[in-house]
Amino acid sequence: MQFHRDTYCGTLRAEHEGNEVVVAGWVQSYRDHGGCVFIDLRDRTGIVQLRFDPSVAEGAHSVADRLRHEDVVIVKGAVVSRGDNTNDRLPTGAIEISALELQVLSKAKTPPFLIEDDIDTAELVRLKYRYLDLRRGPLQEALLARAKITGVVRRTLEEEGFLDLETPILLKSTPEGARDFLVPSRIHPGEFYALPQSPQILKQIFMISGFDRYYQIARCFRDEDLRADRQPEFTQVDVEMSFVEPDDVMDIIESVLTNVFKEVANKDITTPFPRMTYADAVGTYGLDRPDLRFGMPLTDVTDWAANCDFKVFASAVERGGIVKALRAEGGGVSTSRTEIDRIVKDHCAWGARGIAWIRKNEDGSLQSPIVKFFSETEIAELQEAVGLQNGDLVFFVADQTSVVHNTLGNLRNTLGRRLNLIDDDEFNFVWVTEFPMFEWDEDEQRHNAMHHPFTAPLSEDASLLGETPAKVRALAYDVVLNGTEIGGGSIRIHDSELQARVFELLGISKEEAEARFGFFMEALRYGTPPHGGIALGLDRLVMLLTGKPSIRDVIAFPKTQRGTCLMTESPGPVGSEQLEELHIDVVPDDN
RNA sequence: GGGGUGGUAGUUAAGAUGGUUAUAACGCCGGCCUGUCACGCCGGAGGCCGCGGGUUCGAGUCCCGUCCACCCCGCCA
Repeated sequence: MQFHRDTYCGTLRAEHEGNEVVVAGWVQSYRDHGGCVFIDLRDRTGIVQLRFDPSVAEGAHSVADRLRHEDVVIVKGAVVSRGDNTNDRLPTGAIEISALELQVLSKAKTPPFLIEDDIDTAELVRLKYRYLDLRRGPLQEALLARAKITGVVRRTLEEEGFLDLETPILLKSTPEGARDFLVPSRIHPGEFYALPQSPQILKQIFMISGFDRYYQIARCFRDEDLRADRQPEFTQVDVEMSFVEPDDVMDIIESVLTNVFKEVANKDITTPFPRMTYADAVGTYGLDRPDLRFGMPLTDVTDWAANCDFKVFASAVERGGIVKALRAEGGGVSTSRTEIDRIVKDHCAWGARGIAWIRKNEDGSLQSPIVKFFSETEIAELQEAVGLQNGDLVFFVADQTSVVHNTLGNLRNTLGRRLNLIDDDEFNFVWVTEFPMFEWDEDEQRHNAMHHPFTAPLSEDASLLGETPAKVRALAYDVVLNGTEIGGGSIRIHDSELQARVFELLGISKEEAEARFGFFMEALRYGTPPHGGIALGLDRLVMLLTGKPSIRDVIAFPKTQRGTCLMTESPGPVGSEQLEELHIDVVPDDN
C-alpha cells in the first residue's frame, strides 16, 4: 500500500473539514457523471462519500471511473464541506473527501447480492456467500452486539470473583439427554470421544476442587434436529458457585443481565425478577416459559365439563384429563371463521385431537361448532366461568393435562401476537422455579430427569423420593425472557449417596452409573461443597436483545436446518486412508 | 421419521385454462452525462424454468420420484 489508513469512514464530521485523511474500505456504490465520479466508501464504521474531480486529480479520477461494487481501495484526500449538497441520510453527510490519490487494493467479482441493509435474497444464497452477508449492516450490528455482550458478561463475573476456567472439548460420552457428537480415537481402536453437551460434570468437579466461583463462555454440542433457535453447536455462559442457595445464583445472573441490557441496549431492567413456580406457570399460561408481556390466563373448566352433555369434554375428564379455556378479549371481532379454522388446524400440532371454540358476536349471539351440544344452563355457566363478553373468542382443549397446557400455551402466544398485545420494546424477565425432578417417559416406561440427573431435590420433598418421585420438586430454576427460556440451572446434589439414589430412580443401574459416572461419584466422596449454578444460552440472549428472528442471525457461521454449512460444504467425505487410521468402516445407507 | 411453504436470468419476482421467440425490476456490459447520493439518459448481453422420469403432437405449467432451503411436530433444555 502506498498510504497508511488513518481514519475510519463513518467517523468523519463537519469538524474534520480541512483535514487530510487516508481512508480505506469497500466501494458501496459509484455514480459517474462523466466529469465528477462519486464513490460511497464503506468500512465497519459507516459510509463516506468520495469525490473524484478530474480538475483536482486527473490520475485518480481516471481510475475511479472503473471502480465497481465491493472493490477494495485506499484513498488519500481532503475533507471538504458539501455546502448545499448535504446528505441528511448519512451521518457523514455534511462532508465528503475530495480525493487526491487512489490505490485499488483488490478488484471484486460482481457480488451475487448487493451489500445493503434490506435485501430479500434467499437465505440459501446468503449462507453460501456468508462472507458477503456478514458485510451487511444488520449482521455487523448483531456480531458487534454479541461481542459487547460477552464483554459485559466477563467483566461482571470477573468483578464478582468468578474465574474463567476451561474444560475439554474432547470428552467422554455420557448417553443421557441429547445425542452426542462423537470423535473417533486413532490410538484406541473402536473408542470415541464425545463433544460436550455442556461442561456440567466438569464444572461441578471444579467446585469439588475448591475453585468456588467458575464461569466459562463454553461451546456446547448436541446432535439433534435443528430449529430457528437451535444449532448443533451453540454457546453457553456457564456458571457454577459453591456454598450457595438458588437466590445467590439468581442475584448474580440478574446483575449480569442488568449490565448487559444497560450497556448494550441502554435498557433499564428491573430487579429482582418476579418468580413463579413451575406449577403456576404451566397451570396459568400453559408453558413453563410464559410470555408475561400480556395477560390472557387459562381458565380451568374441568369441573363444569365433567358433567356437561358434550361427550368429547366429559369423556376427556373421565379418562383423567382436564378441560381448559383460553379467552381472547375482543378476538372474535378481528378473527374470521377461515382464520379460526386455520389457527385450530395449526395448533393441533401440539397434540390436541381438536380445539373447540366459541365466538360471541357484538350482538351477543354465539357462533360455535359446539354450543349445540350444551343446554341453556350449561352455556350460561360456561360464559360465567370464562368471563365471555361480546366480541370475545374463546378456545377449549379437552385432553391429557400436558396436551391441554402445551396446546393452549402455544395458542396463547399466537393470539398475543395476532391481537397485538405484545410490546416489542419490552423485555420481560421471570424466574420459573420448583420444577419437577422427574418426568415420566411413556416410551421407555421410566422417569427422566427434567433438568439433569445432578439436580438436588427441594429439601422438604426429599422424603418423597422413595414413594412418589413424580411429586418431588427440584431446586431448579429457569430464567425466561419474553416467552423464551434463556437459561436454566439448579442446586446440585453434593452427596454421593443421594446421587446414587437418583441414578437408581432414573433406571440407571449401579454398574451403569459406575461405568458412566464412576469418576464423578468417586469425586463426590472426597469432600464436596454444596454448590449450584446456571447456564445462559448466549445465542438466544443475543437474538432477543437484537430482535432477530433466528439464532442464525447472531452466529457468524451457522449451519442449515440439516446441519450443513453451505459456505464450507461441511460435513464432507474423507479419504479412505484417514478412515483406516481411525479404524472406521463406513456402512452405506440402505436404498 | 412426519406436516407445511418455496425453488424460473447474478438477485427478487411474473408467467389463468398445457400452445409461437419465457417477461419485469435491480444488478452486469458498452456509450453519454461535473453535484449525484435509489443519480439520470441511450443501447446490449444474460435462462439445464432445482434434478430425474412420465403423460402429451407439444410441459416452466399436469403426474410420479428426488434434491435443496426455510417454518413446525417428533427429538432436543
